[in-house]
Amino acid sequence: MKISGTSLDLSVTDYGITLDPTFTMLEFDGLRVLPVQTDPLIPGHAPPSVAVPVPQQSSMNLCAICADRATGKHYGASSCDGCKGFFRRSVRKNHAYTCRFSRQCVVDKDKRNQCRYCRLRKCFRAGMRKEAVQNERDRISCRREGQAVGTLTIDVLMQAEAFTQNPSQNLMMRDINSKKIACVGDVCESMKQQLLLLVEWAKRIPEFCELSVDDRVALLRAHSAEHLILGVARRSLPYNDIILLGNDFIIPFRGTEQEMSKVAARILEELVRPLKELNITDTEFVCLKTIVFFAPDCPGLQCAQAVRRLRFQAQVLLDESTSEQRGRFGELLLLLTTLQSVAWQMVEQLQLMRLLGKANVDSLLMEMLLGEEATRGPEALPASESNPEPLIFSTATESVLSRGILTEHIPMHNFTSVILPVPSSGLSEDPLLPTHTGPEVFTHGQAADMPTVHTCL
Amino acid sequence: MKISGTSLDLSVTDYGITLDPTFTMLEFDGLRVLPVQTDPLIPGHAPPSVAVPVPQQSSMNLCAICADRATGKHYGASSCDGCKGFFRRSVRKNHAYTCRFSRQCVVDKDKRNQCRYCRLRKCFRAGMRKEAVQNERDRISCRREGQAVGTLTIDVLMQAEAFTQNPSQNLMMRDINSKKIACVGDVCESMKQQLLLLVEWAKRIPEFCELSVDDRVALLRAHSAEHLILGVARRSLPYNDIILLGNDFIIPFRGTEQEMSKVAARILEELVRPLKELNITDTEFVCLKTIVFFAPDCPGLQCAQAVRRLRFQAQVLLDESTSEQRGRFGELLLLLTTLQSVAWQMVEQLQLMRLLGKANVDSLLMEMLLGEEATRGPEALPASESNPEPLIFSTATESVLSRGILTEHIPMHNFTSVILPVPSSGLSEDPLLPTHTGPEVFTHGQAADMPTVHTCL
DNA sequence: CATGAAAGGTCAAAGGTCAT
DNA sequence: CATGACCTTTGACCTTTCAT
Repeated sequence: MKISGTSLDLSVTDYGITLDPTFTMLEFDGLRVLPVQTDPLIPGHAPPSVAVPVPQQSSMNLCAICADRATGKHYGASSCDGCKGFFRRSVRKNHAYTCRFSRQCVVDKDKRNQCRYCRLRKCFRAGMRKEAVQNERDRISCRREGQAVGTLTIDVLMQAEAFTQNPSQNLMMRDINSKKIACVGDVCESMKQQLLLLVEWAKRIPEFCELSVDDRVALLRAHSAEHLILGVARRSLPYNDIILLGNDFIIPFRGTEQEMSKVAARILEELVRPLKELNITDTEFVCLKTIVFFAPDCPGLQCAQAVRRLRFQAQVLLDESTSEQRGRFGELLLLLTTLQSVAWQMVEQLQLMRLLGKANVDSLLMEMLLGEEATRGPEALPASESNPEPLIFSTATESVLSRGILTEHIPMHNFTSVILPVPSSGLSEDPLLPTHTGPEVFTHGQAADMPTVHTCL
Repeated sequence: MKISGTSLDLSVTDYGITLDPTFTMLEFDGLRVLPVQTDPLIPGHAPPSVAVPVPQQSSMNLCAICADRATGKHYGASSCDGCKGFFRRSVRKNHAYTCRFSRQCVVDKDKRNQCRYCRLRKCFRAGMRKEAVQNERDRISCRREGQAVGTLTIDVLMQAEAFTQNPSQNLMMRDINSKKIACVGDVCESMKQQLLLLVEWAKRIPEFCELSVDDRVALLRAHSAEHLILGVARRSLPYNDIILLGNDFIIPFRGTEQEMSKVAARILEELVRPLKELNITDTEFVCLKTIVFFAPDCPGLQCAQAVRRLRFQAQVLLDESTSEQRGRFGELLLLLTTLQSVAWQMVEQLQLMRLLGKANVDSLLMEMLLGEEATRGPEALPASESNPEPLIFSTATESVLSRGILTEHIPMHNFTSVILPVPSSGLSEDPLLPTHTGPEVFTHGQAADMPTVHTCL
């Protein structure tokens, strides 16, 4: 049902439209097709999963640059004809625009022509690649598939977050004065709760569940300390000079045990304060958390490439969520180095307190925070030699974490409990496990009263 | 998808439509021209209607407003450039004209400028629609120079980098096979050289020189290990499974001392490899280096806010340098967490080797990499307690670094020497120094044969 | 051989420029 | 400042290529 009518251009044909004779484009002016960027990682990775049906009408039909109606994929991004033409012209003529403002112009259907710099930039950010613009007349056979960024979505992340959050704290922030100051035991208890929640959070992410058991365990172990710090920092955002734990205890800026106060001060100063200044949104937070979570460098990862892709997706999601404010994305990402540093210090502090007998560190904390040599006495000091990198563990030997990683989702009954219920008995055997020939094999039988990563999964 | 068969309106409307003559200017605003009630847009191709009577040349070639020669259809009416521009300006600026006569002025080529009220009214009557006037667009002329976020520029950073690079390595990468495998001493020697170059690099950045001495020392100390790793990773980019030191020794992937091989493997796997895949540019590299350098969280910083701003600028510069590839900026920034982690491990390794007597760590390395307690015997093991964060030092007590930070630039004579010359004697006293009341005060007199941060500055 | 997604091209009608 | 001759950019519409 097209307008088959060939262009018998009757209408106003000849009203002397003096067609501009100098209309020639300065073809090839400075055209330089980039030196074949060996398309780095981040390839398409067609969704191999089972159910990824709905391609989202909204996102597929809308131009990723200006939100006008899209006419298909062009140069790697779903876009309208206008942005398609604009991108081609810009690349062909090797245009270098400049923004008259502060390079954070809004680019939508109405305003897309107001700043070419910001429009072109958004084209690139939306996934357009200049390599996809072909040379003038000829056509290159390359039918490269544009990268479908991935399957990770903000929605899924936000839901996972909602499922694993303590609603009572969210709804009413009761008077701070009524809360008790945490002792070391309270802190450890809170950490344990939060780690269990982290496991539950991860299980809500389909892409995580598709990984192998070993990889899931490795990811959960790798950066758990950072998740604890990140979570506590976010929870403390509404308050001043106070850290609010997940179990409703608080750590004041000053006035706790000496050991805690150092870390607490850094959390407040180096994390809570910048996050307050940035006024981080929920969306941004879950993206950050996901970026931390899918750490491709953590040792023992079989499928590091898949994890890298997932982090890439999360990173791009964050970028897209923050595009309004110049420099915001970078500031948020740079907080991750601070987060890593603080988490490190916390782990060292915890390690020390355990060795000094000041803290009772149970097996889950041992496994996820201090390394896997849990259930041992504090005989071996993990000095520089034995554990040069506290946050990243050498291999994914099975242990507490290994058990239960295959467990089904446990519905959180009305969110009333902060602690996750211990996985229902049943399937305790995991035939897949002993892939690794870890030097030490432990057997943890006390899953009921001593949750571990494996039992939680 | 396609335009549904629109009601074929025979484009060539009759503008003669005499509209209510009592229109006031303000009424024009809401004016809905009757004649053309068809889809106004749809330019170009004519609907496949039957046979539209060929429009009168006269009406098509003549401006419907002033009867000047028309240049096409504009805003819905065949018109000349003058009336086109007049209409656009009037609508854009929302001009409200008034007729000084009786709103019956003749509007023709000669008199069209005599009454704006009547001219605009005639525009509307001829079928021009104010809706067809679009928003203001971007400027075409590109004479405007984009404003910078701050004072930091890529150029300055690139120059600083060029000044402090070993040109011999850059020009010809001689056969790798001829290079010797580094022993621990070679590594330490290379590190020392590179740290001196780092100081020199920093001094080439005006914004750095404007900081206080204490802050300069703090910055130089804070992340020097990361700079060493970053530098060595970049230098090793052209090779495979080999780390190339600044003094031309190499560290193979396997086959060195056990202590080095761990860190070396991580450098190759977690840094060199991703950097190769990303194919990092020189511009991007200096931005990354600058981001690492201006670390606002490093302790003892007086002017943390200024440093934060500088890092922000560097971060935005990197963003703009990478905007052509989606996700690239984020991937580069995320490498910094890896960098931090590897650097940490290296420091711990170095610390350990020093304690075991395997490495001879001189005072500059002590100060910049291991903390400031240099020139001491290895009596105090910097365990978790004493130095929970190896890369960041607690306070900026004066020491080796403190001396010489005020020294003038030392021209690098033809780049022949890798090592920086020791600052020319002269101004060795620094009256500003003892601001801090550090618990320990050392005096380093051996500036000549034992460079320190202060002596280098 | 037909089909459709995604390249390419066209050009009326927007926009902007800058002596006057 | 406004005008208008002259030039650029935009984007709706259309053709061509190529994998399926």
